[in-house]
Amino acid sequence: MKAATVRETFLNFFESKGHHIVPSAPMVIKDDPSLMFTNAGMNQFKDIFLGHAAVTHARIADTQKCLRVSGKHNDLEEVGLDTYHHTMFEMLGNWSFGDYFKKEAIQWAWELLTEVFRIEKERLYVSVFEGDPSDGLPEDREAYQYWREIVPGDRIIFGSKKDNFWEMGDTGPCGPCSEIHADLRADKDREEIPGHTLVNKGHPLVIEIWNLVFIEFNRTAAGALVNLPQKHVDTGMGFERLCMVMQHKTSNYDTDVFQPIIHEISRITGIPYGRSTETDIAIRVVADHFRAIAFAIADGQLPSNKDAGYVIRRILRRAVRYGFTFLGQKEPFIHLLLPGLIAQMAVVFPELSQQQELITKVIAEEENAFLKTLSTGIKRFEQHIQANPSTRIIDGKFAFELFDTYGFPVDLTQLMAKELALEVDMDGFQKGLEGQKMRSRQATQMDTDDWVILDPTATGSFIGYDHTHSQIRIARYRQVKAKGSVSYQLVFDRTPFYAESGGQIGDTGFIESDHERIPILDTKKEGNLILHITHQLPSEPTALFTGTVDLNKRLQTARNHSATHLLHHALREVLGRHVEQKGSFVGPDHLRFDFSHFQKVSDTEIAQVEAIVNQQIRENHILQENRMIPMEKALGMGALAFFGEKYGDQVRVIRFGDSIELCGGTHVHATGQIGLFKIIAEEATAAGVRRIAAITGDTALDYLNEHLGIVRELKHLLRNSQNVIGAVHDMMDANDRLAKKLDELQREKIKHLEEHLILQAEMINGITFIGETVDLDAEGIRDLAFRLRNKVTDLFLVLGAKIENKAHLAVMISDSLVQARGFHAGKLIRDLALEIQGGGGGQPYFATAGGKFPGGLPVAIQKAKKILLTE
RNA sequence: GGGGAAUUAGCUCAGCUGGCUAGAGCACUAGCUUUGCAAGCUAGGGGUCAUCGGUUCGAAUCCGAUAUUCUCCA
Repeated sequence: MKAATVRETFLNFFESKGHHIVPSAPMVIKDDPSLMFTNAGMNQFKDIFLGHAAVTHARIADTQKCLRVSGKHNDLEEVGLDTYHHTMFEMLGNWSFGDYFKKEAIQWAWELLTEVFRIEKERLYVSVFEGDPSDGLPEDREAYQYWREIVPGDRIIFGSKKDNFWEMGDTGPCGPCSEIHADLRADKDREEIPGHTLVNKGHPLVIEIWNLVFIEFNRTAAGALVNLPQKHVDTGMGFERLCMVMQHKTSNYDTDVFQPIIHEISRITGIPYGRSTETDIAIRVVADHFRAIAFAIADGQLPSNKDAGYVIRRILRRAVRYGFTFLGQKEPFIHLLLPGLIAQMAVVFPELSQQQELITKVIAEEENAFLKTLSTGIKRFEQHIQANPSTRIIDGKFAFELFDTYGFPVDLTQLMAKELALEVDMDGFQKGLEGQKMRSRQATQMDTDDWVILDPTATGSFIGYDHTHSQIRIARYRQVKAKGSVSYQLVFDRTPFYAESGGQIGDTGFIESDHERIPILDTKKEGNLILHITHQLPSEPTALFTGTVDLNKRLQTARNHSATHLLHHALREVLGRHVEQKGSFVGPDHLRFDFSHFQKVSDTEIAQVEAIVNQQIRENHILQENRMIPMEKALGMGALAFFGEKYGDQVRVIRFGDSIELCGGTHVHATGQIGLFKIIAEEATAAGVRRIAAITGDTALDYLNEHLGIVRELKHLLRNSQNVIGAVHDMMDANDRLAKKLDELQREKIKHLEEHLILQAEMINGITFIGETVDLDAEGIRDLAFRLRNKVTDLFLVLGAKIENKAHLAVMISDSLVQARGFHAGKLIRDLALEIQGGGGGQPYFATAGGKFPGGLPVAIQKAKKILLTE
């Protein structure tokens, strides 16, 4: 059965059981600080489990793109070594929200696997939670009973809390789970060792394929389990594993999900899959990681040096590293795989072909960048070896520095060391890494207390589109400790404060009761909750408050947000339809807009865009707002939608003239309120991505006035010249000429001094001594000294000068004297400098010194002479 | 969010513990040489040593702040 059919069959089956089929949410998550990527099918329903969102359908099924790069389930460094772990995978799942529970979940799972997919029953094992005394939980008899009706008892295994009790995090919804495992070994092996002994033992062919989670508890911060009012089912089945079972393969990488990519890798590198363990691992790593990166970029997540972007970068780099070391690829090659993936997947995931050019450019650029860091790392390594030729063991601190500062993977350091028959002190390396981790953990440690819930029914809805001032009550609050400072998060029954989202920063302001006024420092979103951040907890949280938004800041931000929409639209008009939003920041002072485009936006294009936006402002388009219209209808209107926005079925549409976008932000009532729009910067942020920064309203006006002021001032300084630029050029030319002239004169002067000083020279003990104070600057003295050095043999020169009321001294001694008589100008001058109340130093044949007392210059010169006389 | 590092000519980079007139290679200009190939020789132009402040008689070099970039950890 083809992979595409497997997916379709799953969804059809649950649709026939009354499930609503929803599309995969984006793999990249926004608006949830606790998670960067979708790592399980349940992520997009998290708010329902937590009780923060209403249930729209009691039964749902889908296939979800997931990315797992860390945590107990998967470690990036493990992927590729075996044949069944992945960074990116699809998770098939069905859900019940307060509807059916263990009975149906178990029966349907069994029905689908054995009757629809026709997997041999003898190959399947199931596990049930054995209970846990520390949590006071008995074994899951209920699940056992339902399984017992369809599966013989010897195929049911009791599992520990580790394997059979699922928790969302340290706190939150949780419950026992039942897993279904498949034994894919050959008949002979299965006879020899019974499958049930291998379940959850890490055997590559006895694997978990489906996990049925029965959510019935909530874990509090104190660690206690509380019964949930409504029980839920959350299941997840690894799509790639299921395909492996259905296609009778023993490795996920042998299914038609991966084989086309693997063929492509073999074709490009000339290394067939199956040649050696080492190259096979490398090919699997490249195949898996490439898929993850391509989808992540298609979902809008570009590689960067922080957060989610950094994770993507690390995945890509691991692929490059394996290609580099084991497949001999010294040039970028991963981006060449994209056409193959598109041919295979674009029917199901059209976002890949839509963004082909961008994905290719970004991957190629990243590959190049990393190959460059590799080569600087190699250079540093070689330098280190040269500097420490006798070392047998490479310093762990150095290996860590290479890794930490220069991004050079330690396994490559080990490899290169091995080639020189050296070892790397890995203990030292680990010590460095541990220290690094400690520092980071301490910096981000956050203690979050349990919510204190005052009003469990409050929805916390946002009323800020219509109100910036409102009566509110605190519905819940909690304390958060981070980096030694304590802050509080407040949730209101309803709120006029806009929470940071879609690039627009959160509102600030204050809440006020009869007794007190408390500032709101920021407003953020956590899932559906709107958190108001403050450093001060109200003394009487149950009081009635009025919440007031900082209106000026809100309006300035709204100007910038509406201007962003106009900018986006104008860019598409001027540059083309390929322009898509890749990121956005909207604050009160300025706005920033990142978009896909493949060359610099020229000055004329910038001017055009600016003109269009300002025209739209003058046309004063009235805001047309649709708060609740179905997504399909919005897209039908031609609204622009972007990656990562977690839209419900109902969306908000913002329209100004021809600009139509899905958007949750706050806007001006009519474009005229923006006043003025000015682009202040255009730059590249990554391959294929440009960034425009702009300002509006008063800020734009101030900016223009400031610049006009500068021009006015310049004009004034240039005696009201008609042609300011010409005048400046003239001045610069004149300045150049003068500087040259001065230079000539100085040289002339030095030449005269040179001749004069040669005449003044005295022979003392076979040494040509010249000692004189001159009227030159430091550079002139140096110049003069070096000229004399070339003219006079056996020279011992002491020059003094008074420069800006300070004393300056220089000593020049011919090489011959330095060698024959052991003079050292640097040491000598220190002694001489005492006379001018200063210090100095330099090389054996040339040294300079400075001091505060110019009157001492003649004394210093005499002192030098005396040294020669006594020599 | 935290740590480490980098920023010197158009490009790639040297410049060790503060003082050897801020350098090399490539690129550029001119001349010579040479009818071939990423040619050779000579001369020359090009630098606020990222920015601002501090220490010092003296800072590309030491210290602090800022900006940008790289990198690791979370």
